[in-house]
Amino acid sequence: MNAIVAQTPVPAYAGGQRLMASAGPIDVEQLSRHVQVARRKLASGQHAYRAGQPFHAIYLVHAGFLKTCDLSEDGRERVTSFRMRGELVGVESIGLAHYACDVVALDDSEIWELPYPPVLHACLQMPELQSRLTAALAEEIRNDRAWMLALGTLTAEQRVAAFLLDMAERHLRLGFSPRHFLLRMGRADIASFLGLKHETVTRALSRLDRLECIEVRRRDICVLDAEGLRRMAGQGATLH
Amino acid sequence: MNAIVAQTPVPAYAGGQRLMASAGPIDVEQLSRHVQVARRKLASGQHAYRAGQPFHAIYLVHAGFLKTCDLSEDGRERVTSFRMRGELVGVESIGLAHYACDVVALDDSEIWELPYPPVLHACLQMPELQSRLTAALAEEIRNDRAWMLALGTLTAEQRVAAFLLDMAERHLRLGFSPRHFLLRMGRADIASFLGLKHETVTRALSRLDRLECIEVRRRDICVLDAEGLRRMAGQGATLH
DNA sequence: GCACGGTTGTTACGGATCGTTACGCAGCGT
DNA sequence: ACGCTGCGTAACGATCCGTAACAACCGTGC
Repeated sequence: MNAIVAQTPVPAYAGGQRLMASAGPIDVEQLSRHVQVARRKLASGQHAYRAGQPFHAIYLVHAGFLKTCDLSEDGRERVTSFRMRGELVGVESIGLAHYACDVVALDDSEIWELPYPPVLHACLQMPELQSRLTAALAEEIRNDRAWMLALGTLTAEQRVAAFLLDMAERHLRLGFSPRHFLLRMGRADIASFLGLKHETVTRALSRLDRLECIEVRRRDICVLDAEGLRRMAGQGATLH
Repeated sequence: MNAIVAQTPVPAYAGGQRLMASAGPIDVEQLSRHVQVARRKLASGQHAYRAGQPFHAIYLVHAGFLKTCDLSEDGRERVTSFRMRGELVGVESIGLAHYACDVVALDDSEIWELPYPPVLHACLQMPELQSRLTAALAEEIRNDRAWMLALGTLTAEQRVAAFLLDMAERHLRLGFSPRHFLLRMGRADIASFLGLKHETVTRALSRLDRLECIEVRRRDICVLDAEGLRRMAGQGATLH
C-alpha cells in the first residue's frame, strides 16, 4: 500500500538468509534446522502481539516497519522503539510468561517467528547463536541507554534532530538513502518516543526546515545539512 | 565509612551463595566450578571500570551501592542506573571490546567478577545459567523501558516520587525497611538519573516533605505516606 | 470528477513547569 | 578556623505544554 518513495532500491541484502540483527548476523538458515521458523505477514496497523498475550516467540523483522508501545498500569503510554528490517522484536519479554508490551506494524510487514524456548535449546548446539543472541540483547540495552541519555539531556529540537539522524543512519544501513526518506509513523508516535507533545515535534520540524537543515513535507524528509543536524544533536552523536 | 542507618538488619539472604539477580537467582556456587570468580572490594568513589577499558567480565554486586554513568561524545553525561546487592553490572557492555560506560561505587562495595567469555562457555554446560543470563538481560531492558516511560510522561515531582518508590522497593527486596532508608547518592546523581537539575530534585523533595508524604533530612528518607507517593507517581507503578 | 467527513499536520498565543543564576548555610576533612 | 563540597531557597527567564483554530490529505460515496 504505502508507496515506497525516495528510496534508492539498492538494499545490500537482497533476500538471502543471512540477516543483520542489531548486534550481528543471526544465521536464520542454520537456525531453521533446529527450530520451526514461521513467516507472518502483517498489514499496516495490525499487531504482532499485545501485552498480556502468552509469550512464545521472538521475531526477526524481515520487511516493513513496526513500533513497540509500553503501557503503564495507570494508562500512560509510550512508544519505546521503532523496528525495521533485520532487527529483533520481542526480546524485552524474554523470561516472562506474557508479552510486556504491544508491537504494531506501521506499514505492511513480514516478521519471522522464532519460538523462544526452542531458540534457547538451539543455542546449546550453536554456541555462535548463544553469543549472538546475548550480544543482541546487550546492544538493545545500550541503545535504550543512549536514548535515555538523549531524553534526559537534550532539548525538544535537539531530540528531533537526533531522531532524524537515527532514522537516516538506519535507512543507510539497509542500503536506502539517508538523505531522503519517508517517516512511517505519525507526529504523535515520534512525540511519544521522544517524550514530547506532537505539536512540539511539528514546531521543531518546522524550525529545522526554516534553518534549512531539512525539508519537510508531511512525512517526507529531505536532509539538506546532515552536519548541521549533528552539531545540533550533540556532535556526531550517531546514537550508538 | 558511610554509617548504615535505619536499616533493619534482616536480609532474607545472609551470606549464602545463592543470590538474586535482577531476573532470578544465579547459582554462583555452581558457576564458580566452571569459571574463576574473583572478589573485588571498592572504596566509595572508586571505579569498578571505566568506559574504554577492555571488556573482560561482568560483575555481581555482593555488597554496597554503585552507579553507572553513560557519556556521550560531546560530553553530556548521565547516570543511567543504580545498582545494589544481587544485581548485575556490566551487561550493557557484552559484545563489545571495551566497556561502554563508567561504574562507580557510591559506598564501600564488594563485587564478584564473572569473566565474560568463560561465562558463555559455562552456559553450554549449565543450560539453567544460559536461561538466567538471558532473562537478566531482558529484565534490564524492561527496567530501562519502564524508566524511559517515566521520564517521558511524568513531571519532575512525579519522577522523584517514582524514584523514591523504586528505592524503597529495592531496599525491601533486600530485607531492609522500605519506609526509612539512606540515599547513597547526592542530589546531582538523582537529578542526572531523572533528567532534571539538582535544584529541581531539591524542590520536589521539599514539596513532598511539605505534603507529608515523606520526611527528608539530607540523604535520610522517611516514607510517611507510601500510598500518596504511589498515587502521585502514577498508581502503584512500582516500576518493577 | 467532486463533495464530504475524518484524520493528521501546522501555527499562534497564553500559561505552567522547569532551568538558570545567585546566595546562604550545614557538614566534614584538613 | 578554614575551605570545600553538598544541600536548600528564591527570583527570573526560557522552554515546552495546552488549547484552539485552521489547513492539507485521505478515503468514501455520490
